[in-house]
Amino acid sequence: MIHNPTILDIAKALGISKSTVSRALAGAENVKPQTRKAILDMAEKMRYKPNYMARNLTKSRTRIVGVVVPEFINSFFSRVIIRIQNVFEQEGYRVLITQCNESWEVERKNLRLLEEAMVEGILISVTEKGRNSDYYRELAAKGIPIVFFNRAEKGIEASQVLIDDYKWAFFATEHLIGVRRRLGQEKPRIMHFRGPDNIDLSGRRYWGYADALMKHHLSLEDDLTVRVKGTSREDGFMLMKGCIEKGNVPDALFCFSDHLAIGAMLALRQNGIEVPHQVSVMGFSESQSALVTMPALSSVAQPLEEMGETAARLLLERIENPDAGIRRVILDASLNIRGSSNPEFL
Amino acid sequence: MIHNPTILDIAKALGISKSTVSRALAGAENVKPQTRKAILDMAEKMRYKPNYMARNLTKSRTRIVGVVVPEFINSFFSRVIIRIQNVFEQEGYRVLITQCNESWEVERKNLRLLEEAMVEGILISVTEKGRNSDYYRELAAKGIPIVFFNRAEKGIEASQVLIDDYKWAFFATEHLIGVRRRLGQEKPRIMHFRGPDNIDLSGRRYWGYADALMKHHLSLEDDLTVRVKGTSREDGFMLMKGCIEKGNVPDALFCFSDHLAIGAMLALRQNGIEVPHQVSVMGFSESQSALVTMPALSSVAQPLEEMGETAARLLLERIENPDAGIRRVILDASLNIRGSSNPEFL
DNA sequence: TTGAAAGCGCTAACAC
DNA sequence: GTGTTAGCGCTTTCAA
Repeated sequence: MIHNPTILDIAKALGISKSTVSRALAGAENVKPQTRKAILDMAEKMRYKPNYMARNLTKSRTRIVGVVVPEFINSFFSRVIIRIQNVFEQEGYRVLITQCNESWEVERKNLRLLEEAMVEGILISVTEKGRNSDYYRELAAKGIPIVFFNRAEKGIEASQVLIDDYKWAFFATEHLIGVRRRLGQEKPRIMHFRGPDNIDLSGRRYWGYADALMKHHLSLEDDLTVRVKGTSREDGFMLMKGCIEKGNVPDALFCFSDHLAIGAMLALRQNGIEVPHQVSVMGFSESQSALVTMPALSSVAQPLEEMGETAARLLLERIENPDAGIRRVILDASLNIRGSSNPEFL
Repeated sequence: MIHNPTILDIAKALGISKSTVSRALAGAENVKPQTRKAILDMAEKMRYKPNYMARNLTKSRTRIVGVVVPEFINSFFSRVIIRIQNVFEQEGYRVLITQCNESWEVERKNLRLLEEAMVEGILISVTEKGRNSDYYRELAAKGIPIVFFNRAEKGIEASQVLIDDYKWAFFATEHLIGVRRRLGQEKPRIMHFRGPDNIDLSGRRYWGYADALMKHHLSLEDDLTVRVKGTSREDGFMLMKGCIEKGNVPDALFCFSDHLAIGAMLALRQNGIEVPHQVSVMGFSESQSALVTMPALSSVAQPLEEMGETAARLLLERIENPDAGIRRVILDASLNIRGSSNPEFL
């Protein structure tokens, strides 16, 4: 590797001291305009690039923040991250992105990586609830500000940016009930594919579903709640296939995720069951594929950009002002009704 | 921020010199086992974490590599990146990920960012051909090894990991011709949605298409090649809609990307034209959505994991041995034939 | 307005 | 085996 020019090189070339060069480059006031100009010109000419390691070492700052997400195959986290990057780059920070492949062990490794890289703050969507609580707490105690987004861990001194999963699951379920009733089914059987137990959201979405049934005087039968292991299309397909084989076909299905819903739709179609005429289907989280399916998938859309923006700003605030308190922001989501739930939208 | 323990803290606590601590921590041989043990224990006890900035400053290495991709909303690059990360983390490197939102200006900014972060190597899939050639060349000249993957820039001293786009476009087109002939159409009209001119691959895929037509004695009519601006689903939809309105409906369609193909399929369906019976459709690049469409989309599948692995290894090799030459690796792809092109696969 | 000098945390000769 | 010392590139007192 060729030697990069340093402030000393500039200083020598100009016959001045490196302190002055440092000051000029840092934009300090107390440098004679001529000297400053000479320095800036020379820096340009030599293609000087500051050495961040050295700069950060003296300042004992890194201007790096870390992001930890469960995965980024799906566009969900990618889109949030894009916004996070935008905000931080604008503010002169670098963003270290890590993903865990849905494994909490890898999440732990990633956190360690970020800690060693001396990030000044961490944005995280937790992979599996409860697993790394101790680590989050340790980092927080060490003074590294943390912001949870999308999936938070309870009892940690950290900010949170979430949507109200309970509420939107409730609305989604109500929508399904409404559609089926308009089709003349007074007591529709609304099924729910409940998310994995190790994800916090699963419970909240389930309770939204359950309470909506209650409100509308529908009984919460056991065989209407199906617990999933994974959240992939294949999982959804297999589960629905199983239900069909058992003769357990509902009038509507509300899924923990879009992928589950898409898989379920495929299974229904493969068995000659028509969506939405026979079964209305809803997902959650608005994947890229929601518009591609036939019929298009109804889903709960989360404000991804806003989530990224908010999380980034919250972290920034805490980094620049350590006295800033933690905050909890609940963002609004929306119901995107399409053909998979409502025949009128076909 | 609380003061992190340094090797000096450990040394003082043990009443020895920091050099010895440094040696023990680095795993050097010439440290008395007892001393070593004491040091390691104390480090553990004090929760010592090495300061990478300082370490790298002295070694004038960073052990960071940078990745630059056009986008990561689609799973394509995300999957490649996952593998890249795996390889580098295993080797003790950190990976700085950046994405350009398909803008070459942002790509330039990202390259600058990586350069300033003093990455030891760069993995890049170029956003727009020709735009940042000068910068790639400058980085290469500076001694920063570069590996292009998926989309390369010509004339740069850098390794490349690609698939043979020409060949696979050729095969895809041949497949379409074969299917239509088996359906009794001796002279099928095979249409191509040609990718944007600012992407290198567009031309190569087009030539594969064109040569396949030639080989099978089909004429290359003007209205069979449609140039696209974007590569999104909407673009595909609008283009096909336009064709249909002009009465220009082909017997088969080969698209530059899966998204274009999916959009085109939607337009066909909306106009009551059946896929694949009336029109066979093929995409390229195997998006996540290919299996969700109805019928499932035939496509050229690229070996994403292998691409990531190979690119990472190539870069690693050049980082650890600056004398290692540049290499050009062509990976194999495959044709995934599904219902959108061949009625037998419905 | 500028320079000299110390120091950020660590590594690596070079001594002993 | 271990300690001493210099230095990586930069910022920041403190003097001048």
